Amino acid sequence: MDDIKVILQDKELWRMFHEAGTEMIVTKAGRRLFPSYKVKVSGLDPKTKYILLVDIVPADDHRYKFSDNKWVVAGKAEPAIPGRLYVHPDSPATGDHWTRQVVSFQKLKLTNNHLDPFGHIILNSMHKFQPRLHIVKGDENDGFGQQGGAFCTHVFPETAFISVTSYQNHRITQLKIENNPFAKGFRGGDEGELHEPHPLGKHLLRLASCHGPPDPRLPSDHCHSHGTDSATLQRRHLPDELVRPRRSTALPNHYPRHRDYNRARELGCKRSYSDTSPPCGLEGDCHRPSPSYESLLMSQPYRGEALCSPEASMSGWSKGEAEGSEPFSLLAQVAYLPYGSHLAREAVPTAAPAPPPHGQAAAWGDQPPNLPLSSNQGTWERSVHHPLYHREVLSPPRPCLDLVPFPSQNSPYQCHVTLGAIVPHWAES
DNA sequence: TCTCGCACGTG
DNA sequence: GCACGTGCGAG
Repeated sequence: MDDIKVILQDKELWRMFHEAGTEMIVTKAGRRLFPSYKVKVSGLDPKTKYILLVDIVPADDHRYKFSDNKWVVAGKAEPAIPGRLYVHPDSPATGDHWTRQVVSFQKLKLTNNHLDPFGHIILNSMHKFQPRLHIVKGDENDGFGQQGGAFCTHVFPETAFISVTSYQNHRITQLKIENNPFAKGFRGGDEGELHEPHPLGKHLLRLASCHGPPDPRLPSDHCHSHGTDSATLQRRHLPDELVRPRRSTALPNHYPRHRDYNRARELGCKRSYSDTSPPCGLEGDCHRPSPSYESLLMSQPYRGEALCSPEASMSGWSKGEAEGSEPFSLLAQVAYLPYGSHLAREAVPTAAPAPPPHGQAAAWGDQPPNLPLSSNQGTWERSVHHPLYHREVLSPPRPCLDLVPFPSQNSPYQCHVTLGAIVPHWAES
């Protein structure tokens, strides 16, 4: 696992959002991340099979509010919700498969519905979170049990975000509209066209010049602003601050819809909850609900399906094997390893720190000094081998309230951990 | 703060 | 043609 390298795609875009303070909408029906979480992976063994999955863990134990155009702590975090994993739909697949193209988690969705039946990742609004990528390696038999099961975790601090039900910072709204193709309808006209100011135009212009540092009391989340031409970013943003007025609502909807069409769609009711047919396959859209923590532990129906893609069943990843506890206990561990909890105590940096950046990039939850700026190439390793089936694996996850927040100065961007290294922490808690 | 229906985009 | 991803704004 030591040779595995992961590069975040659209890093510049992520950085732009990060500098403004990334917000992600959470809805009852589930909302995608934007920017999407996409990575380029290298260093995998071409023939070995891997599972790639993402989880999103609390970044700290605060609740936030947006006040005076900045995020400030507004109290203690709500009790953490049982975490869910988003297993990449291609999983399991060979190293060759994963490294051949960019791996996209764009179908991952966030919800604030604690009873979400769709397998989306459940988050509390107005809390700060950190997505993490986990790469789980199969053994020589493509199993993910005691013999195999090594995994590594990759964290890109610039992907941290605060969950919201509606955008708080207008700068974020603008960045979303400017960059998300699905929001094109809210963009201004052609380049050079004289735009009417947006009703919020003045406000936006004002914000554009003051979306500076947030409350310095915010915990660091290690923004790494490594040598980006921030002047270029500024030039890109400012002309776009003027946009057209909101599109007219007087225009008839060009597609007649049932009154409740959008409502049903927004709630994701295309498939009824009672529909137990596999979500993967027939629709061609292989979104697979992530197994909930409960299902992982309690052998609920997700078992055997979540990890068992058509490819799996045809290639020796038999369902029986998947139904064994190996992958699930493993994934349960991965899912509930709070960001920084094991890193802070066990990770050993092996990459030379680079000097910190200065200037505006030090805005929202910035990287503290002494962190490597070239990001995910830095590797911290810990090779502590423990039996996979440690009793603590089946213990309930500890509440995330007591997790270690963003790791402090010596924390890694990327951590390679072998299975079991995290188990003692469960025992400790 | 959050939900809902909507217009208007993409794929 | 149509499913579905967006932000908006009323409530």
